[in-house]
Amino acid sequence: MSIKPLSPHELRVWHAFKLMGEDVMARVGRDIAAATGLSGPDFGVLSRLAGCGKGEMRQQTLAESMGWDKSRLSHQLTRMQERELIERLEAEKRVVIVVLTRHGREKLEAARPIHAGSVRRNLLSRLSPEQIETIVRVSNILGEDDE
Amino acid sequence: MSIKPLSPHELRVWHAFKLMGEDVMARVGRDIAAATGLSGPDFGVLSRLAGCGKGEMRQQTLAESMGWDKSRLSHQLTRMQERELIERLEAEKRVVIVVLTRHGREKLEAARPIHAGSVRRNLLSRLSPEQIETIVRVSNILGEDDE
DNA sequence: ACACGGTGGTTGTCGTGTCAACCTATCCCT
DNA sequence: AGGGATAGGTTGACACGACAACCACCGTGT
Repeated sequence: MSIKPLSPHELRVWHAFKLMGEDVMARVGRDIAAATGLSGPDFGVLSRLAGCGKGEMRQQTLAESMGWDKSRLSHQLTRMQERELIERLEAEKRVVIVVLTRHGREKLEAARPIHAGSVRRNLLSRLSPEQIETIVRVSNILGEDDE
Repeated sequence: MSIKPLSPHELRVWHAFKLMGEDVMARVGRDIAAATGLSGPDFGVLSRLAGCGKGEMRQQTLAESMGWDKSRLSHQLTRMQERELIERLEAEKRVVIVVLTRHGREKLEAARPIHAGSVRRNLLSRLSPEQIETIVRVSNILGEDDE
């Protein structure tokens, strides 16, 4: 049962789709890194932590809320811990609480306006409201599990 | 001169945008890898090579045509060379020709239908023609250099 | 002749991500 | 009580990508 190869038009769509994500992400990431030394993932973790009241969260909850693999998060946290952006507290056995350090919070606050500016410049301000609307809808569709 | 933080709606758009690219790419990549052992980048390079008639191309041309950094391509080719997917021929001094090997071509042919199926399943068939149209247009807009 | 700049590639280093293996603790079943 | 299964985390190995340094070779200009 042979599958038809992608048509030229389908190929164009595929390449467009690939590019779209990649270079916007790269630009925003570079902006943040250049201004603060934080990487995209660093910023993501810090934001999520700060967004949750006291700036502390169970590691697993954190992983789920970012859609990350536990291993990925563990590696990332180890690196962030070395740079003193976060701390790990072992609450009970098998329960690790991730805590935003003072230094981490400062870095985050410094990065926030850069991030906001970059996202607007590289994404939001370039698109019409209808296009943005479509993006959100499409993202929801594509995020669903396999049918 | 303070910059306003991203509004909740802007944040939702940003997260949607981030997710969209990442997980479609991941799914297609996993499909190809599971079926053929090729990674996404591997497949990209092989396709590009095969798409150019005799399956050989100057390294620099290849880099440009994929929008890659020369260093990135060099690393990638070294890895692919070890797995005998491609060869490097030194034509003249300072000119390296990348050649698709027999084995590389076979792998590519095996991967093509998988790729086509996966792209359709994870992207094309889930969206309406208008949504696809918007994606392409948005990608062109976002791909432009800074204003 | 000689310095200089640009071009084409390679290399090393580091941060990142995925995958599989592993280690404990807990829960559940008989 | 014993024995899986499963949950929460860590670890190691490896692919990937960005960046900067480097090398070798060509031009040019003076």
